[in-house]
Amino acid sequence: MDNSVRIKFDKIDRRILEILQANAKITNAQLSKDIGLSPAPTLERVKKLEQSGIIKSYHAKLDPERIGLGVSTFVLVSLIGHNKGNIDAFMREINEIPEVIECHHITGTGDFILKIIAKDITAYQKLMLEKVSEIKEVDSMQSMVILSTFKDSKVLPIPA
Amino acid sequence: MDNSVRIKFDKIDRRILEILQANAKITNAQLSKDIGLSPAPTLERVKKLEQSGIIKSYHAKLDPERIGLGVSTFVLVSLIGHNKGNIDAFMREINEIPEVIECHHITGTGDFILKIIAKDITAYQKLMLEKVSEIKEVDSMQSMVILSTFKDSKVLPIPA
DNA sequence: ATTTTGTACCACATAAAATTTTGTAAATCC
DNA sequence: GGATTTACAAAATTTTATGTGGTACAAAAT
Repeated sequence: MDNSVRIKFDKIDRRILEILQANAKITNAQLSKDIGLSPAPTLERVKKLEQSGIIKSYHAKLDPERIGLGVSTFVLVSLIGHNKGNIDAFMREINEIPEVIECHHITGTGDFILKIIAKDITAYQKLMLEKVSEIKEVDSMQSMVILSTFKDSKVLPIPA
Repeated sequence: MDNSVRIKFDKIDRRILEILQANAKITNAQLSKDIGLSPAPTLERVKKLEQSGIIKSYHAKLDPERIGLGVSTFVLVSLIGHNKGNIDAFMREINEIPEVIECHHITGTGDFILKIIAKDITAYQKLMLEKVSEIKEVDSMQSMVILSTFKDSKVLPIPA
């Protein structure tokens, strides 16, 4: 059974979503041309997609290097216990650390995978020692430093 | 020595970057109020940040579930060879697969880590069997399925 | 010390864009 | 088949972005 809120969207909506994922700053006039509608109904569709929660938010993508963020990593984290209380406590702590930009609960090797970004290796080490590994629910950690990023697409493939 | 293009940005620019990362759709009028300048110089600063490449692009963030993408994974990939030719070939193949939304070259366990998104487990399996593992440079793969995502911040912490 | 130059800003004017309104045709539902 | 809803276009209105002077200030040059 499908319990989620299903909002129907047609081919035109799919086009809109593809375009806005790739370029959120397109004007409504240009968007309407691209999808072959007039501005008013185009805007209506966009608003509907926003209100329904299909479009969650809009973000500027920065160049990490240019703002002085030279080190990005993935970290596999195992927790000591796997009960809800522990996991919740861990999440609360993680939420307080702005350098941790992603946190996912996963199957497989570890319990969680984090994406962390820092100024340099020194700052990264300091962050890990003083913040992340200080979280008492954390058992072990394994860092994977990103040497280079080949693909970082902000466009999700929308199933037909 | 620091070879990268350093564009200096002050406290106000940092504020702008923080705000635009969190909410790209803010009007210039509101942004100017938030940072305490008039609209004209605010817009100038934003344009400068865009032209300098600090701001790379703007994207709509969608709700994966709502567009029918129920399965997200991280995949550790080891390549057969580690020479440049092999890596380039791998990259080219990866770029052709829209479901692979991230690809990073990493130290540690594997050679690469991918972030993949698919409709469901069936579609994911099909994708892995028919596309990813068909890439001849791929040796081994290890999938980590995301059970839930606790944090997915689009706001990078800008060092002082 | 004084000029010059450049930068950062504000206030206002104009252009462009978003948004609302109104009316109409097509699709959907009793 | 008639009523209701939905999707759309066209035009009017409001909001926003952008361009233009002009001023103050700081740094560099004379």
